[in-house]
Amino acid sequence: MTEQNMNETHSTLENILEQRKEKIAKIKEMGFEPFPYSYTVTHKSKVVLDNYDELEEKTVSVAGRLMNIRRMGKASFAHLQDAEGRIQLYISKNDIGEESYVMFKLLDIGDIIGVKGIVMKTRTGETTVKATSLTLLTKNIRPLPIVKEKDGVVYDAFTDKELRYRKRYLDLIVNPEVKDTFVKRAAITRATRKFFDDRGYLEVETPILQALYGGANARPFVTHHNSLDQDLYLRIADELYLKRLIVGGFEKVYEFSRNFRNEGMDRSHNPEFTAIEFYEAYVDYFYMMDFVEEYFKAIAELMGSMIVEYRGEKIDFSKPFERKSMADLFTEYLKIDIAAFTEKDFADWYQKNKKEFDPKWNYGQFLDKLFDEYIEPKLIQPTFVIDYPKAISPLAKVDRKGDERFVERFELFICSSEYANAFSELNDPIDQRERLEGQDRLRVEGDDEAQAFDEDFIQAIETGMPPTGGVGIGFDRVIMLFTGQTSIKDVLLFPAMRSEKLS
RNA sequence: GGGUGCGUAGCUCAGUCGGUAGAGCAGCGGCCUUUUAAGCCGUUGGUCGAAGGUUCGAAUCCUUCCGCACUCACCA
Repeated sequence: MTEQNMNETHSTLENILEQRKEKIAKIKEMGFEPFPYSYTVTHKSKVVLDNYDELEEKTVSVAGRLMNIRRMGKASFAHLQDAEGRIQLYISKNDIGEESYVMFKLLDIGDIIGVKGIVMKTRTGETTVKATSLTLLTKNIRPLPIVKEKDGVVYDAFTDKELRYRKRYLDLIVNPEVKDTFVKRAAITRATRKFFDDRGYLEVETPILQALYGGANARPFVTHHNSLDQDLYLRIADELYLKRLIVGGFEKVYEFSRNFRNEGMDRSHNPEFTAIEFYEAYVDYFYMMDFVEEYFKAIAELMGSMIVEYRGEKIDFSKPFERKSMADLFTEYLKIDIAAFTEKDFADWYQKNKKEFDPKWNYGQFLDKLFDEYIEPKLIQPTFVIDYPKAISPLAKVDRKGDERFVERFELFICSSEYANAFSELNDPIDQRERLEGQDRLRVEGDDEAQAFDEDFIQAIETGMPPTGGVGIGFDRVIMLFTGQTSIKDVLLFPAMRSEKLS
């Protein structure tokens, strides 16, 4: 070996990349194609493993990524990983021929190959494909993290969360259980779609780029349309568009809405996330409570158990969900009669309990703060909290029972987190205009999360929206709950991360 | 934004009191036709996250910065 070549045996990443490029050249010289166009796969690994009795001595073609190679001179064992699992390969010089075996010796963990061979069992009883021919399908040049396993114990697991999220493809290759979460996510998405379709709902798509953002209180991402020479916002919610469709005469609509909110990130917030919003004409929030309850029960059933273990709690979906008004909860946990309390009473309560507060808070904000701190942590089993303060619900109808300070709104709490938010939708155009003008005043005064005034939306409501029930469900959180994940990053294939500087 | 912790070879990790960097796997060169964390022999590989500082001497101590995780706050 020349001195030049000696240097190239250094196992820096750069040299490994070079070595593997040289292998590609050698493979080509030998007359093999390192990047062919297709390969005929007859069996997935799982099918071979599950049907050994029928397939024994039969010829199959499998394809996948080499995850492990054990070379023993003139014969070798390897494990091939495809979408559904792994299967062992036995590759011997006698069976595949001198030329192919020399080529095989140039292969690395991470290469993608196709193997045609005979199904057999080894001396130790492992189902194995004994290769009669081997085809390189894609040569790898960048080394994979090496993860080993014995008796279910994983050695050198690829665990660096930053790398796993940034290079999700590596995570998926070497941590197969990660795939399960996303397979389940797809199953829940499919079931959700079926749930709505079966009930006569129409799936719609509304603008993500919006001239005005609304339907929630949040800061938006801003972008610019060049030929219109106009700033546009990425939607924070699709609510105002779905309501326009109800005005237009669709009576049941839903959308999987990717929303964008320019706010903090933590284990339950990602700047882009998925909500399911749905609106149905002629129903109120009581109807929607039943609907949402049925939905969660359907997903629990789909996932195979009405008892879901999450964050150390056993969540029971088999029983009817609790339904408690804000007022009842305040009486129960804080001995506060919110119907009688005024802003001054709340301020006195805070002083008496030596807790910090902002004297500018209004009635709704006092309720909201106290609720978050003292009541939300107690809501473990599925609980509908009903009847919210009007001040924080500008799109909901006033409570029909008569207290002007409250609206017909519910939120569903499970394990201290919010999963759904719903209203008897406000359809009185005069009230709606006043409330959105109020929001706009807050925004002008500096509340950058207050809702912008959308004149066209008001005109739609003026045209006449039937009585309507509407719901938003945090879909990523639903996925988290039913897959046992406690970070939103683990239910998003590519969670938001600060850009890294790549050389 | 605050607090805590982490950042060392491609991966997983050691690194004592401040004394000049280690292991396993992977890689590279050999042996090996039923192995399976294959084995055996040999071997390479480092801007110790970055920049300053203290010191005769820094992976180690100090400062600042960058990134990530956890957490609190904010935020539906």
